[in-house]
Amino acid sequence: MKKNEYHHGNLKEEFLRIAFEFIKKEDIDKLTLKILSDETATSRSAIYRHFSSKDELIETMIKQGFKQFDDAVAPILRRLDKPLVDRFYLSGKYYLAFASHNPNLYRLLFGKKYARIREEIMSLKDDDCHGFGALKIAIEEGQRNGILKKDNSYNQAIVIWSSLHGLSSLVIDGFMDVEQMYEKLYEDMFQSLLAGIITNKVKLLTTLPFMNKLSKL
Amino acid sequence: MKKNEYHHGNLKEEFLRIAFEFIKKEDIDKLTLKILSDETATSRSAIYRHFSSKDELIETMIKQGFKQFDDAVAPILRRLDKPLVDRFYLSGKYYLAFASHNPNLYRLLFGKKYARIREEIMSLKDDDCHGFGALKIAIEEGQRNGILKKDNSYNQAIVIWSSLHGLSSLVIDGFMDVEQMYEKLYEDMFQSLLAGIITNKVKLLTTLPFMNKLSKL
DNA sequence: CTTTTATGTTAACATTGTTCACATAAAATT
DNA sequence: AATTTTATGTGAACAATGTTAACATAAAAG
Repeated sequence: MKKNEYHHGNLKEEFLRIAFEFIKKEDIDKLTLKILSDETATSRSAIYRHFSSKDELIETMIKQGFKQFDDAVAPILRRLDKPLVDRFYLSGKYYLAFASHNPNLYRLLFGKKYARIREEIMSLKDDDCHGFGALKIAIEEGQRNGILKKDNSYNQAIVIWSSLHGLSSLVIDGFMDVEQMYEKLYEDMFQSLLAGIITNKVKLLTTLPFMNKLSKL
Repeated sequence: MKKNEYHHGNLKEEFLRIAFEFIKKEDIDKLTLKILSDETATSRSAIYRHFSSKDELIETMIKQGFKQFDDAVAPILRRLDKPLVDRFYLSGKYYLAFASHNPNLYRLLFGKKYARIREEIMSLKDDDCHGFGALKIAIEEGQRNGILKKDNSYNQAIVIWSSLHGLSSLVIDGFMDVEQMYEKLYEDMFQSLLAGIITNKVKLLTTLPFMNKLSKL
């Protein structure tokens, strides 16, 4: 942080910090290298000492972004002290919250453009240490406990994930009025989804107040 | 089509045709005006006589694209001669087929980038003449007939749409192995979704062979 | 104290979307 | 038929952007 030094000291982290700050407000498409050089008061080519290209900067953001994402949605799924259905419910709620609070980051993580990086990241992790893996494992727990119907857990996870990803995308990509509360939509969705995979046993195992509709089954 | 003419005749349609051809293979991001001028053998600025900007070309594509999309998914929902559940099922199937066969177009239509254009288009149509409107109307039909639980039809439509949009997006944005058959995933999803909104009456009203699981309800 | 390595600068380039002055064909008007 | 107007296409130039290469300087290693 010393002034007037030719070498900045931690330019790389600065670039990343500024870039993450930027996508809080605007889409990653709008981020230019000029913005980064201006905000760090460096030359336009300084960034190339730290990232081989703009894409590599973005790849780094994606890697860090997935960590943030996983930390937001996965831990609750592993909380064996809580009722399974509650954990599903909360995890989905956190998922939606992450997407709607970080729309540009969410789009970066789950969009098509950087699918290659994503696959690279995914292949490094083993199955159970990221969001989808945690979901699948929780589903298998439910099947063992007799709470969920015994079926292909991978497929069930995809079905749930599709709904979350779909609703999140519709919310952040401009298909809902901003005013519209998607909380209610989420609860409806959750009940619909659950209705498709639960057994009757579940009624005894949740503390969620709005789950009353399930008793209609 | 006459050769050596200074005035091309139907350049505008040519530009659009080439652009649609292009996004069969590559993302709209990769389409440059140079490609369009090269393929039409015109100058780089010729396109500005027909579109005020690249964005306006893309806006036109979106308008035409939505027509294609609606024609693919909505008509089946209005086929009053078929069982309602079958229509839901087929409409969703067509939805997925459209997305997976036209991934770049689908992303263009439902992505964030051109949300403004989309809203413009949507506001011009009345509610019942596009995909979502048709879905909502079909849901209301089901509620009147006692096939579907009486609930907020808008919310139910969003829940269904979220699932379709989510699964479609996961498929086309690189979250599934290409080999993986999403047909089975779709059937699982459909059954889960339906389980959340149908009444018991529905069992009598479908001809779909795989709907056997519903009888477990 | 010298050499090497890491980091930053300046200048230049190609690509892209865009604009403007100009050219020419087609259509409208006289 | 001749002239004017409008529609459409061209060529040159611009600014913004990502990128590279040659050069500069500070820090680290020897």
